[in-house]
Amino acid sequence: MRQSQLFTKTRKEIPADEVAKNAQLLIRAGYIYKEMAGVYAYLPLGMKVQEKIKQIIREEMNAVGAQELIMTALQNKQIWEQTGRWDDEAVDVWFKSELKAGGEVGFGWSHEEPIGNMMKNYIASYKDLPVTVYQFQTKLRNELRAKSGVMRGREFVMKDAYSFSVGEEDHNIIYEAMKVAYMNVYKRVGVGEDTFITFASGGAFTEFSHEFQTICDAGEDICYVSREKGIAINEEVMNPSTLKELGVTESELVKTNMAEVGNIFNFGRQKAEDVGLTYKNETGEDVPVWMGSYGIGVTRLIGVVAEKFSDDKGLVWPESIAPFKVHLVALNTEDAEVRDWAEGIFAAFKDKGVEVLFDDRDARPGEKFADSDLLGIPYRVVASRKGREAGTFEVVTRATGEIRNLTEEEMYADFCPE
RNA sequence: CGGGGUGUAGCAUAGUGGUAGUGUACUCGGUUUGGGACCGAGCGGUCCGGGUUCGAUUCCCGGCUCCCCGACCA
Repeated sequence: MRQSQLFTKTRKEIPADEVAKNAQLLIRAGYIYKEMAGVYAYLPLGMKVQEKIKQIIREEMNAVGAQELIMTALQNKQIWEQTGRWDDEAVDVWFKSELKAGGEVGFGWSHEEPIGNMMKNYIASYKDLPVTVYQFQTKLRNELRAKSGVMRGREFVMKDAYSFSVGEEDHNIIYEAMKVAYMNVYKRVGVGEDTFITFASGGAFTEFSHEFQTICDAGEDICYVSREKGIAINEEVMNPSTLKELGVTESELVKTNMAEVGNIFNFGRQKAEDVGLTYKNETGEDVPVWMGSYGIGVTRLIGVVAEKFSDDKGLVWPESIAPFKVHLVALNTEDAEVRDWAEGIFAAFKDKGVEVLFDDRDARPGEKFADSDLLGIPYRVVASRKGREAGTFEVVTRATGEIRNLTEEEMYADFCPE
């Protein structure tokens, strides 16, 4: 893509209404636009990052046999009334609206009930199980106080998955597979080193529920981490009996701010019972389905990465989720020969399938470099008059600042491994 | 939802009961061209409603907005 055609612009000034580093950087670099408190639009660059993360999750979900679908944003009041969760006393984040035709609808803050209800149409027998489905959905939650930029919004994108099994044994198979898939996602997104499966409260049918927490100063949760054991304990369940249960001592744990980037739940048969989702077993009895639910906050993950991977000059995207792999920056564009040379490289990158943002603007070097640093694309390739004379490009690794002068062939060998 | 603060141009800010200033961005002209360059010229603004006043961007009341602390976060 040509930067001259990218409609977004960078800005030097930090937005006055953002304190969170993630929002400051993402807005300054033109990845997101704030519509109102806790509600952000994803602009072309931010959209690309979001899609990269979604694709990683999609691949990992597909790998464990989950099937993608998409539920609705508008939800049926009756379904939630059945489980006693339509009431604002029970769920305090509802957005609700009146239908002009009469009656009420809810805006989806979760899809547990609707999806369980829907599955009544498709699950009738033990032969229909197990099945796992997932979706990427915009969740709407009427938070009393949005904060931390994109990390806690009123509207956000979540991947939520739901498993349906005949019983606990089968459920555990998918539950454990999800744990692995989740850790794969965090590794691939670039936060694997700092993400831990975390024991938390809220397990209705087990002693703990499992969260995935990433070490992050801006995180809202306080947890106790053991890097050696690869686990963390949410402070809400941090007590002697938990320590004993997990076989860890307080001395091997470090108190840390963390951001919840995922959580998984075991619903047992309760949820299915509430919504009336049953299957016929081998002897013809109706049995409630054993359900699990699995969530990853996609847009929150973007915020966490922005918080963790940035410096005083701007964002520093991990290669796996960067909007582009290469930022080709043309200098001395007033010189037609240099400009044509850079154009040729741009075309070659595209031919070779390298995702490249081409700064073909007629701007001064300082401005281009500052923008490039702010955007945080992993590799900057500088095409200049000097380089053209020497027959090399300056390749700068954003994360480390390492500078290499490579010939065209060396550069292709580097960026196009096949 | 309780408490505190905030609102001036696209963005960031200053100031004042009497014609609202600066930076940046943008437009035009010129000089520049490896770290947000310089000179000149321009476009563009007081959250909404009410009150006090000859006159309100300023003071008062109400609303809304955004931010922070707390509570909440299945």
